[in-house]
Amino acid sequence: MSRAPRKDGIANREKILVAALRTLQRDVTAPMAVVAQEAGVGAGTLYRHFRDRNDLLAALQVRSISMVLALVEEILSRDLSGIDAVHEFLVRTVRHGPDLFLSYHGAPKTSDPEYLRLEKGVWDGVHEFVVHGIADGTLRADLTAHDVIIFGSLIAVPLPGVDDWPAVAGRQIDLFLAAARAG
Amino acid sequence: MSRAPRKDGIANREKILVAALRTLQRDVTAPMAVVAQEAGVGAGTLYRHFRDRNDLLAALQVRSISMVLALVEEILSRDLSGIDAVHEFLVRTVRHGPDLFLSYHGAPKTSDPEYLRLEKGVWDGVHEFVVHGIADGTLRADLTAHDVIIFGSLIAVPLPGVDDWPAVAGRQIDLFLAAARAG
DNA sequence: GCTTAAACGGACGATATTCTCCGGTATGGT
DNA sequence: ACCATACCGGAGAATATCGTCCGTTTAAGC
Repeated sequence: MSRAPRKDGIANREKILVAALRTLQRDVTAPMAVVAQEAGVGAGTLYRHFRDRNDLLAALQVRSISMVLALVEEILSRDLSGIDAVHEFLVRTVRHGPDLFLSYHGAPKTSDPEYLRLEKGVWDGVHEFVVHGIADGTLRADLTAHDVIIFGSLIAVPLPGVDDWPAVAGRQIDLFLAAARAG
Repeated sequence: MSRAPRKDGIANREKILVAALRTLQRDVTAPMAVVAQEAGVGAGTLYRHFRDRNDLLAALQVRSISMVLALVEEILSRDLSGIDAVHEFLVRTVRHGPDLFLSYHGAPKTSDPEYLRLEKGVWDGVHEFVVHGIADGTLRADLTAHDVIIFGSLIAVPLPGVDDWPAVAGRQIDLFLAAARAG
């Protein structure tokens, strides 16, 4: 039998992910040694948890997309009108911005199959919002899930140098919804 | 008296900028040696034209923003309605995408004063579009230059992994304009 | 408690990147 | 044509980063 995982191992993995997020969001080229230091662990520990730099970047992306998927499913479980669902999706994506690390931060998009699977889940969920919204008459008939996902991806990551991104993104969301609304 | 600049010097500087654009757009972390090779010059030549890596990145950003400013001024010189001017600005910004290298590519935003001066010029020009458009009744009264510039910045750089960005961005522009239109 | 496997830290070898230096070459001025 | 000088290429010293190894520490199972 294999033993139960050690709690210091689990805690360190978590500390590394948190530190890597903060550090690499600010600068994708930050050396691994800096990530390790920020996490308060040795370099060896970092490399034991993540085979190499790419593995760490992939883990951050998987973690991010799974957060987005969770959010999509939570919205689906409520029974909102189409336009409210899209609004919630966009607002909450922006709100999660600080916890997300996606390819737009300059890292190459991972080809991890787990990532692709989760990404497809997000796609399907948003598709459901949109179809429902067209049926219930709250969204214009030619709106697509593609439109919403592209826009969401654009505002998910703060534009460098812009203060108060939530407010700025909120304004862009309002404009987008004005265009997406039926009629 | 100083001599006229040598033409091989001027040509090499240009070759370096073109190669750096292509190479660093694809991967901001590409080593200087790769840029030099792509440009077909030696490393020494590269460093003679650009003090160091940051200087090269700054030069690319200055070049980019000045292209955008040129475009803004060209639009101002014509006498378009407000909404047409905004449309032109957005479409042409996307069309220039492949020639642009801005901080959203992962490089830190330069603090070069020349860059900031040009950026302000872009701001002022777009402000003029918008004020004019509100006055002529083609743009909604609460639209701001800020709204347009933020949106333009978002779509200027292709989202990684998206095919046919011009088409996708074009669709986002249509949605934006639907929201920006008066009435 | 005691044993044992799992996890840790940080020094270290291998590799990659940056930037400099200098012998040689092409160009502008006369 | 010839000189003076601005420019070139690429080897290589200095530095930075990656990823591994191993003696030590910590936690799980009994």
